Amino acid sequence: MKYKSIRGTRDILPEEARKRQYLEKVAREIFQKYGYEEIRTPIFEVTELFQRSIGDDTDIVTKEMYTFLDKKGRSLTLRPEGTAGIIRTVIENNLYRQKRITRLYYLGPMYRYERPQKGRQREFYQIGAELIGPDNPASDIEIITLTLELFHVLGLKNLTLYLNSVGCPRCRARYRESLKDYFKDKIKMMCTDCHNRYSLNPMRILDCKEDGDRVYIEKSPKIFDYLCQDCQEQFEKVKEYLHFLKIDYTLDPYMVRGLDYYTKAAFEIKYEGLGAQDTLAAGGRYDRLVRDLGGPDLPAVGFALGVERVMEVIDKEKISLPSGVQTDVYVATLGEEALKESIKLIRELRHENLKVLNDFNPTSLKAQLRQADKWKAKFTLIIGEEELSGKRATVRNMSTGGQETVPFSELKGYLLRNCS
RNA sequence: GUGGGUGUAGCUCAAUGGUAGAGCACAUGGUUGUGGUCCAUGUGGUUGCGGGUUCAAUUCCCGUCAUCCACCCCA
Repeated sequence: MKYKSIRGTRDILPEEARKRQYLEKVAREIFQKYGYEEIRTPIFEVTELFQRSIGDDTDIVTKEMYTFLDKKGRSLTLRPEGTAGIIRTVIENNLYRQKRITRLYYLGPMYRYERPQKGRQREFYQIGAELIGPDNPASDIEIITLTLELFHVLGLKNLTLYLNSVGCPRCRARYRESLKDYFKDKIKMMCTDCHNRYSLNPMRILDCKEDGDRVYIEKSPKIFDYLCQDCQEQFEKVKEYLHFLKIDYTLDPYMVRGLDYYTKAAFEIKYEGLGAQDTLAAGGRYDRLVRDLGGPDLPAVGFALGVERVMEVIDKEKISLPSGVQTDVYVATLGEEALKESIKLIRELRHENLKVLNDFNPTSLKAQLRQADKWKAKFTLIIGEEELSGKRATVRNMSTGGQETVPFSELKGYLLRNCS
């Protein structure tokens, strides 16, 4: 085969597209209910936007971006996530001035140059939302409950909500120092990856999965003890509200965000048994991003979910989605004249919003009925010489097998009555 | 970026150092014009691509591409 879809990209074939449409429909309904409006931003932006927001030292920026020069030599990048572009447009279009609170949602493809594996493609779809303006922990709760409701409506079970606070740059700096201090004499016993993490980003050590290293990590300082008063209070409130709403969560002091803009409360929703990439959705607060990108000093919270991963769970849990669509009428013809008559009939029936299908090179009636069956037709019209001369059609009810003869002039009414 | 597994018909998969087979799907017939079941017959593959070893490679070796799993990282 000469041409193939490129590495890490996939075609979404009709069957999957149908399932995705359903997921999107559910998401849109929930967003609508919460007052979030859709926003669509370009797939590519200037590279600097992502460097500034996600962070120059993050893996995403240093090795995972699709970056290219355009014909004028400007450095552009395919978006690796959705938040940066949205904050850019919120600032650029002064959206935050129109209402006290800006609630936006988005869905679309994201691009990261990573090694593909289960639940991880180079082109992948995210659905996400941003809540810009409030800093009250109740707004964190809105994002978390919205995410949970989405999964609940889809019928997903066995999900776990993980919660952590990543603090603000101030408490993070203090925490980082204490970690360096703690690991100073232990790092030589740990894996080589951790050696690098130690000098680059000590908080990443907490994410290490080496059993030998876990021993040290478990006794390491916890970020909870290093949060500044502001971050501390915010985190306590979030936990209090979750408790108040009887939403179960697991504290995960080792949860580390891969995007630098996150502050304070951060959360992840995981599904056990998906493999290594088991985070279905993640999000958190990013109070400094709007200002860092040149906007006003506005706090914000948001989340994003990975569409492919959610689809994976829907399949795994055998969640039945609305079944494939039926066809109202299949038109089977015998002979050139009948085919000609059928194109007129089909047109008329489609004007009545009936779903009508046919074969353009009809062969035997048997083959056509087989097609009708494949398309799950409710009725098949049979038009041959007999019918043609009498200006009527044989109408076969595909579920009962019963047949009636109906004049062409009455077909519309007959089918409309029986197809509803 | 690193390590390992896999790549054969549209799909799911067999097989063999002597140029490939099943099930499903598709087509035709059994029924002059009647589907979903059944029976019969048939179409369909340069065995991912390139190179090497060999009289002979789909099989062994190397490379490459893709995919899967894990690391890394993340949604």
